[in-house]
Amino acid sequence: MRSRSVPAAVAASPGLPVDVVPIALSVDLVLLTVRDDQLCVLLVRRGIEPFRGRWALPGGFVRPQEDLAEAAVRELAEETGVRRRPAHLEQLATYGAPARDPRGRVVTVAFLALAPLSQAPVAGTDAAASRWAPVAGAGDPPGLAFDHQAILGDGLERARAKFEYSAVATAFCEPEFTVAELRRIYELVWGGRLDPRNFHRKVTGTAGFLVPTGRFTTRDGGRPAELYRRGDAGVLHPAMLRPTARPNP
Amino acid sequence: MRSRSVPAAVAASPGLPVDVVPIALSVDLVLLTVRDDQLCVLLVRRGIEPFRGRWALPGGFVRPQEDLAEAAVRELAEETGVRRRPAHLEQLATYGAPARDPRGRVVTVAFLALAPLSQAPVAGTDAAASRWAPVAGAGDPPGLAFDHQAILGDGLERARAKFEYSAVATAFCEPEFTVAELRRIYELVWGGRLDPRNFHRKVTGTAGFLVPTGRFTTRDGGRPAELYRRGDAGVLHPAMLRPTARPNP
DNA sequence: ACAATAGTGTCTTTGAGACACTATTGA
DNA sequence: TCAATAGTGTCTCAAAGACACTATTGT
Repeated sequence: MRSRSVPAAVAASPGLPVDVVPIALSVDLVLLTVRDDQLCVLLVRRGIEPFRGRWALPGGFVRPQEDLAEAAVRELAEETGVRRRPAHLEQLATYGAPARDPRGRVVTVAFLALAPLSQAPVAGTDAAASRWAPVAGAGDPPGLAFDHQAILGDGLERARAKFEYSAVATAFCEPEFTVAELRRIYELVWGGRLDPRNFHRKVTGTAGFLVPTGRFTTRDGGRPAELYRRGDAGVLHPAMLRPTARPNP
Repeated sequence: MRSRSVPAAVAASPGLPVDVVPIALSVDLVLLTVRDDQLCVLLVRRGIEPFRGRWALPGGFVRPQEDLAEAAVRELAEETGVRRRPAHLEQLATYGAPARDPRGRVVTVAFLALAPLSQAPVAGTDAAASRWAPVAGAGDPPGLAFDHQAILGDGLERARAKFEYSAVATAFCEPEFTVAELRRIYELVWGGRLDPRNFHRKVTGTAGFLVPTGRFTTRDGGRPAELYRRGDAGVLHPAMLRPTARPNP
């Protein structure tokens, strides 16, 4: 490594090599929920330049003594009033194209979060500053700020893929839910319809996915449906393969 | 956000809020290859504190105008003489625990890379500074520097998972290879044995995985085996499920 | 009675795994 | 001839998808 003309004061820490150039690090969240029978993403309106007035993913800068996931949860609370930790939170990817922020070098660690609407009311700051946007059409026509459109796309693809082999879909559900409600969530995330009968058999036959409560509800109309809770399965056996991922015709 | 007692000179860029504290950002690589019938990871010996003399993953700090993957490839060339871009390179995850580096706040973006041994000779710097270590036992007993042991574990798990539904296994192979050579790679990464006959049927029957050349080799002994090239399939249909991931007995 | 939804049974097809069998080389 | 590996065929079982059928509610 050759030496670089950077003031020594810029070094992040005395122990590090002097030619290390610190970089601003942020976190951004793709927080998804189901609302009005639509898959929605939480967006905030930018109040400052750049991209002032445009919609963006919630996020902000990491503090010196804070872990990355911790920063994500804090920013969520600060910007949108969502105080509770989302039912599911995982690191998505890190975006570091040199010109992704016109202000300078900002690298962002994106997180994917899933929560039922009841846990993410969006009531903290003023209502105009944050909203749930249906993912179909989120950010059109001007598009989201920075590279957030791409981050949202990656988050959606991650969610679709994870639905196949994990039980994260239940993160969208209230504590007790019916099979039909879970199926609707799969349909919204994957797009298209799933056969209610085969879905029921698969989901109740997969070990650790659902725990029956013995109680029933008629809130969906028709014959009473049993209520279930999330099981403890991390991965699903067998997996729930999405019909769109079929090989040939 | 409350204001913090940080000199303004520390801010990464004039356009950013003054209370943004820049962080040192590095990249680290989990570069895997197959050597002497073993799955190996590339390690470098640290020449400076902290962890001086300990083995670590190759990596280094990101430069101001450089993309993350670009930094990973550059560090690989600088530290180990591996000049060619690995056959497969993907972002793994970002590690940012506040105390992961005793020198100060250093967040690292880890990459997973796969390459055939012929493309990664490890000849750049002196031989004592970098080596191929079998992943079984890499870093024992003192363990790898920093949190690199955990990063290596995550990288291996990612590789194992990706072998199921993608064709990345061919990234370990020379341009032309036999089904038996590919099978051996699956066995090394997953551990355990795979039935040669069923493996052959699966792998040749999966669209886009392998392209037959029409030429044959006897380098593995026995009846001549056909040589194949990588196909263009991104994802595999059907997937190659690992036997260890079985549900019950 | 009827519409609506829950849940079960049954058939077909696909693919995984076990393993017998044939094919083609070198020693 | 024999050992070794390549490659095919066949059987069984598990699971997906299609869809008929029964069950239980509200209106």
